[in-house]
Amino acid sequence: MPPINRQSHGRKDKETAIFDAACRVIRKKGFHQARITDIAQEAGISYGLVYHYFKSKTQLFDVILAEWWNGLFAQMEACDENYQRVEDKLRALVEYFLDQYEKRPDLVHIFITEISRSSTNLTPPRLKFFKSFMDRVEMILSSAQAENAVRADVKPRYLTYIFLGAVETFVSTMVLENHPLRGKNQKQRIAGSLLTVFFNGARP
Amino acid sequence: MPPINRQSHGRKDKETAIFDAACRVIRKKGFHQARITDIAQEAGISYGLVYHYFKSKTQLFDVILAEWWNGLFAQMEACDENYQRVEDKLRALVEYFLDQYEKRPDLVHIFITEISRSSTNLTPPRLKFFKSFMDRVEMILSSAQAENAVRADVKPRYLTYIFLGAVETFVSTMVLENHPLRGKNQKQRIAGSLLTVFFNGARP
Amino acid sequence: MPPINRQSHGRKDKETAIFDAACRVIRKKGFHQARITDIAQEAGISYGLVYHYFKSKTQLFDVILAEWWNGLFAQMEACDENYQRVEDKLRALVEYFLDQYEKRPDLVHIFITEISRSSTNLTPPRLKFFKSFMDRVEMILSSAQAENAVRADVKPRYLTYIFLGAVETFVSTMVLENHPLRGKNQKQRIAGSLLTVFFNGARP
Amino acid sequence: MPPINRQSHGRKDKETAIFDAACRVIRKKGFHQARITDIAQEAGISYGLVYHYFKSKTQLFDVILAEWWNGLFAQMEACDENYQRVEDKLRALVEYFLDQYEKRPDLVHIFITEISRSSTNLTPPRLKFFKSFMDRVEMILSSAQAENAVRADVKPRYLTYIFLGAVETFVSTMVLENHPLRGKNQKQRIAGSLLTVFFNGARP
DNA sequence: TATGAATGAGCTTTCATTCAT
DNA sequence: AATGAATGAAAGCTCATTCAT
Repeated sequence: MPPINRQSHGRKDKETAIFDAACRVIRKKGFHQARITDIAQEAGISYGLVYHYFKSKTQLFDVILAEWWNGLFAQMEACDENYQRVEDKLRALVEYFLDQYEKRPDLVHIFITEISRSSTNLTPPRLKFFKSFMDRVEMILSSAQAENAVRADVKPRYLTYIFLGAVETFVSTMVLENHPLRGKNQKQRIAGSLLTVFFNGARP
Repeated sequence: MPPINRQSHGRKDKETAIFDAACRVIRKKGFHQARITDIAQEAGISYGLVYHYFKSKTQLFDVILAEWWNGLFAQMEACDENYQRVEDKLRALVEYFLDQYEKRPDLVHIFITEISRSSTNLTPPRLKFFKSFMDRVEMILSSAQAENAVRADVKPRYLTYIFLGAVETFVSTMVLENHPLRGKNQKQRIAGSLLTVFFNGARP
Repeated sequence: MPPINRQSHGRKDKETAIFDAACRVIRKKGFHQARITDIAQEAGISYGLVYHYFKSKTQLFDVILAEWWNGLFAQMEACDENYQRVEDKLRALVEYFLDQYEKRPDLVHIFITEISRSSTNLTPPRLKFFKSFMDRVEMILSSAQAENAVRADVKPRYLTYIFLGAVETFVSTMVLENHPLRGKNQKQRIAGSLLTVFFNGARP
Repeated sequence: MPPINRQSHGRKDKETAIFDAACRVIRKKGFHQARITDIAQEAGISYGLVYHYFKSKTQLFDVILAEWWNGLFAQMEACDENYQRVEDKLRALVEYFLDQYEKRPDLVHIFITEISRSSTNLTPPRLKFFKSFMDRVEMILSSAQAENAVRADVKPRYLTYIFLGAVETFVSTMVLENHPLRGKNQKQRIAGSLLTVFFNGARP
């Protein structure tokens, strides 16, 4: 049995270091302004090594995106299985965003700034992921309409926009202002406010 | 008396052509990826002429942003004067976004992608405009809370996020999907849906 | 009979204004760094007009140089006729440089920095003028050697270098330090020191 | 043990190649007219490599100047220590210039054309070096005046101008005419002539 | 004469990527 | 695995020169 805290210098270590460094740098500077040099420096390795683990800057970016989408879609699978009520499903989604923002703010930031709103980086394959995500949320809402759990006089697509827009703006504002999440309480308050307004409206 | 439909080749013509071309190109490629060559080609003029009218690429961008902010802040002034009820103020704001999207989709797109969500391009002076805009919306909502026109158990900042996030997502999705607005009806339906959900909630 | 102080806006006026402005600007920035725009601005005219009076930037420069060389060669003709003794001829030359520095410091500056030591600007035709000037000084000194007015154990070319080098450094240092000439006295003291050392040596 | 005549391709090789190439090109075209392309071509390397070793064109130029000033000031330190008599100090200085002209004509040329007489390139820090050099020569001459080794009826500043002017013109004329120095004899004859005239005068 | 809009070649600098070691 | 020297295609900006008015 290997020692638990051994220094492991296997392939994964460096690859992960580069991945994490890339997230930090791309978060800070944006994809196009992030230089391979910056990423290597942040990772504490030489820049030639980046090309040992990743084919190109673009591929490195795609790996980062895949990481995000995998997590998100996995979460959505879980939601569908674990929850019945639309409120719970959406609450789980909001909480996932807030959790991720707490644990991996760089990844969330990149999703928000480089994908969610950047037409620049949205190559068709990337756009596909994004639309697929929206479709899944729309499905939740249109099912909810069928069960009369959500008003039916507004297109489900519109409801999706409103809901995701609110989530995104919350997260992205925290991201842009470097607003830290202070513990579980604040997360619940934010999620609560958001869902309350979405379901019950801003009117008192 | 000069002929009515004469081709006027005054200074403004070319300057406007460059401005418009820049909007189109920046919309398509993003600010950093937009090359002066592209802009010149799009405007049908030579390379160097861009620098005859604009000091630098950055200044050209700032002029574009100023154009957007001037319009938006002017609109908000007008809102404050013309409308009393919070619903009307917010409806006017939504309609302004939709109107602008119809008339100058490039400008709206640039606002959404390069300002609203791009930390990369947000130099401090630019950030100031953005925060000032959010503050004004927050003011509307916090006044509404004081008059009991809007629920008081959610921070006005949060209400701002939810509202603007919904607006932005609507517009930006249209932008990303090149979704055309089909006439006044659709604009009203969208604005109506958005305000209904925001004020009354998604619940039936 | 035209009025004596009439405002004459003839060809010469503008041409001279451009010429003078060019001297000032080229003095300040050097030939290659001087822009046509700078010259036009300095002359108070539009830059297109420069091309009305001068074929190109290079030709304008050549006209300036011609002005200098014409004056200098005319002076040397006069020297040869008016003075017999080598001391007088050289004194006249030194005084001409100092006079010109007082009257047209820009022209002297340009001669020093752009011609006398700049291989960059020395196209073959320009170099010809410069060598011809050195040859004339050398002729003076070699004649003086023949008459035993100057030591013969040093090549006349070397004597030329020493003499002109001393003159140039005096003038160019004044030029570089913007050292003003204060009246006739100082000119005579400088000329005196220079000729004393040249003829009698630095030894007491 | 490595082979004695192996091709060493260490960092210094290319850096030196670029340095030398830059000297040649700047000598030929002047600093402002020297293009990075020229330098790279002359050095037989690619374009971008210049920027691998030097931060910018300006810094490359500054490194070249530093090389010159370091050598010159070191030589002047040595002079002060090794020689007492003013003749010997100045002779050593002249010989240093001639030596350098033989060994590194480009460097001497650059000093003469880009520094000694070019107000264009003289940024304040560069000017400081130049003035400091003149001050040191002036110090030598004013000490000599105190010891009655040099005439006191001429300002030491003027003596400095005359001496350095003569040296410069000698060197720069050789430089401008691509005059080669033919061995030790010629150097001594030149130095001898120069010092003889400077100390004893041109009169027989 | 006089203006300044218009052109485009040319320059410095950056940086993703390759490759010898 | 690891390094960083080497490459060269872009990109932003400048400016001499031309030309329509």
